[in-house]
Amino acid sequence: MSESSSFFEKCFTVARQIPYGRVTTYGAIARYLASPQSARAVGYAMTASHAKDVPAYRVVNRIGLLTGKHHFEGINLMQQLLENEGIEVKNNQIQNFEIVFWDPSKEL
DNA sequence: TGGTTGACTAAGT
DNA sequence: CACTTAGCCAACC
Repeated sequence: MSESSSFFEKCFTVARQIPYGRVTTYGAIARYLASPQSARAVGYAMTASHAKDVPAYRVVNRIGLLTGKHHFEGINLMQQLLENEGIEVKNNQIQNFEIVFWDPSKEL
């Protein structure tokens, strides 16, 4: 098909739709891809997204925790990028997560 | 083909 | 309230 050759590409495409100053979760992306149980696969896809133009730092786990921060160059890079967009992060935890949360299933 | 891994999530203890 | 267990899925070896 023309849209994507793998599950990864679909994850990348959705991640690129995340608006500035917003974040989403692995589960939300998985659900948007009609595979709500594939959250782990989404996270796995994010691992391979570092070489792509994908704002993976806008993707966190369901409680707004920066579980993937260790995959960035600096242990604080992920948080720095989020704060740069006006998102408040405290102890790897996104503050006001419910407010900055962006659900592709509802918004897209 | 089959087993292991992982940036997940929900439920149980 | 923090840790553990179990389920599910896609990529990798």
